[in-house]
Amino acid sequence: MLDFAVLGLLMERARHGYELKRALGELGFWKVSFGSLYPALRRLEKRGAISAVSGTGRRKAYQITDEGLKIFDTLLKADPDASETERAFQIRLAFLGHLPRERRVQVLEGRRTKLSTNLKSAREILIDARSNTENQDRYRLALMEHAMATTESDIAWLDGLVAAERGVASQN
Amino acid sequence: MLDFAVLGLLMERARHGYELKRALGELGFWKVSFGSLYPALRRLEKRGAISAVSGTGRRKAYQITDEGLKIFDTLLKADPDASETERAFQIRLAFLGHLPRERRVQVLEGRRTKLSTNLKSAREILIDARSNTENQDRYRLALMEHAMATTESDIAWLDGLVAAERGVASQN
DNA sequence: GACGTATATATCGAATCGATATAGACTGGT
DNA sequence: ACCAGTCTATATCGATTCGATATATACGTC
Repeated sequence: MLDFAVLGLLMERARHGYELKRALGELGFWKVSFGSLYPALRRLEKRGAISAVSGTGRRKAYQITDEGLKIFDTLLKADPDASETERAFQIRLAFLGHLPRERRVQVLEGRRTKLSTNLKSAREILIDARSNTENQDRYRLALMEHAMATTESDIAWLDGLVAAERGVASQN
Repeated sequence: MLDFAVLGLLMERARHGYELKRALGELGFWKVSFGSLYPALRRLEKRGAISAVSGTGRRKAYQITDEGLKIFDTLLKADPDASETERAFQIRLAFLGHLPRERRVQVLEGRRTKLSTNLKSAREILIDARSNTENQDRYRLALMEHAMATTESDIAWLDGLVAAERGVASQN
């Protein structure tokens, strides 16, 4: 998924490693390490998805190639499987604008469904935990409750995004 | 940190691997993989922190040893360094009840401070992104905004936990 | 022009993931 | 009684990612 993210960022313009790391961090959910990023760049270069265009000083800027564009497109269009991670979803979301509206809504609703399912089982687990004398630890319960509240808020946020897509019929 | 979590769960009672995986997942934040868990169990066994007590059928239940108790205690009391992960904090929180109230409040407030700092820089980045013609992508901005909102809600939650600690003077 | 700080690339070992293999235990249907 | 299917459970593999550290360049400032 890091490869997907890197390609997505390079779609806009050429960037060097450090800049990619910063950009990913600024999206707010992934402080990727150098130990992940630089190997990823070499991986992508070896696959012919990106190519180095030397920058000032020590910098090595990379630009996406035609092959890279093809790979990005494939990853973008692949429909997210059920086991997709929180992080994978967020990366997908960061580049969702590249998909047509109809597909965007599909992705958002797929995620919504998954979170709803998670929430339902979390509720059951919580009820169980509360009625279980052994699991009465205050902080454990607080963690579970907070995780649920966060999921609920995520769902509401997704609903907002879907509503925005449906409301703005003139776009795309 | 997985070692810490495993030891913490084994503090209550002996458990086998599958059960530990389930219990960690039910806390709501970590669906640990078998590829992490089983090696971790062997790691801990080799260190003498846990010992196998055979269960029914294929099960291998583990119990915490005296050495394990010592290790858990050390990890529990170590003050969380600034670079501590979201996940590491949550594990710490799950076992926070083992610390005296004064220390619990310290841990919560330390986390609060860190989140506040994150939030401040996120705000700056967002302002920057909005005034940057290049970064106008709707979904990117939505991601950043949602991440901020989630952090704000996390802070409020921490405040609630601290208030609960301070309010209940009779406990511990 | 020396000094400290921010920028930038690189690499190592260890932890973790995701997928897969294997097999025992329980359940329901015939 | 037996077989099929599903759930439980342990184990292992290769690839990814992390966290720490090393090193070098650019830049401001005194």
